[in-house]
Amino acid sequence: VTSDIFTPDADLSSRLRARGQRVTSQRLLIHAALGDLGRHATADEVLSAVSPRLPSVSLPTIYATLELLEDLGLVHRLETGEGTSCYEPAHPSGEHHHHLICNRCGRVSAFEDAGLERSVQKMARRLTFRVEGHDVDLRGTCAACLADADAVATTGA
Amino acid sequence: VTSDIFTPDADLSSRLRARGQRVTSQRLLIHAALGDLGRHATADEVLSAVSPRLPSVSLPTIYATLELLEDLGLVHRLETGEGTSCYEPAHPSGEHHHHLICNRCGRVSAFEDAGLERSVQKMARRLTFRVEGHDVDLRGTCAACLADADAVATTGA
DNA sequence: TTGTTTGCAAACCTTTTGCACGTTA
DNA sequence: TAACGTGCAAAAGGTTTGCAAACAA
Repeated sequence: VTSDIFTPDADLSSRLRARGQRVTSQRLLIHAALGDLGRHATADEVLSAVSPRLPSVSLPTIYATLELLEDLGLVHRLETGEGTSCYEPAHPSGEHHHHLICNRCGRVSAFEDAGLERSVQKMARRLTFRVEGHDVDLRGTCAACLADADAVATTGA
Repeated sequence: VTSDIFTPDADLSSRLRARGQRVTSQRLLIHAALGDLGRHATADEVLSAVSPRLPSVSLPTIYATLELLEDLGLVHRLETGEGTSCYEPAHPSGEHHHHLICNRCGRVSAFEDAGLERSVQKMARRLTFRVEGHDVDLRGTCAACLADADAVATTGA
């Protein structure tokens, strides 16, 4: 092992070169922007984040680049259920988390659970299907929306 | 308990009447078609299944009815990840299964696992989030596509 | 230089909406 | 009959494609 420090841009550049693909400012900026945003950004939000530094960047480039980054394993794509996709940085180690999706406000938050991971892996071994990834999405009502609902119920609105 | 036999159409009619909504041939046929299809049909596939019996039925009606059936708890909607939704009959008891989604051919199959259910429920209790449902989707390569890949590798194509 | 990548505009495709007609109760 | 549901056509929204200009190697 040469290094165990995670250096995203160096990683992206070298992965691109390894595949004979070009290192462009769009690709570097989009990758960096997704890291800065933290989590769960739509293509349009990524565009807004990149635009200040590179005003000419276009939505087709955002999509193409996010797809490329997904192929490279640097980005994970999540369907939120309203016809839109969200993207988030993926950890190269494969560690990951799952999602709480609020049915009312649509906001996505994350959780991790080792017990759940074990259950998934145990069950994957029994299938005639090569499991390459898994999503566990819990849908319901988030704390903020529960509070709103309580407030409405209390005031009788 | 008056009956523990599951009679889908009677159930649909009475649920509609209970909500003051009308019982139409479209609603009955769409509900029945989804049951006949078995599992995981797109709105367009439902249209094709219903058309022979009711040629004038339209896609907007399919969508409106599937949404209604989902509200009634008779249908479950699944995002397959390509911008399309699939619909399947839901069991009134709340029992359910999860999905194997093939990254190559896009086909969806189902599995159940009690251990996984227990892990999900155990973890849901620790969250400040009211969990109303959950999806567990395993993504990877199905047996048929694995066989294809092997064949290609063997013949060197 | 040469082939890849980008930006623009337009196309795509699933899903939703508006409105007049037909149907249910 | 009075309101609800349907069919049609068109719109909406996110995503993808075609192509000429710009760019990395």
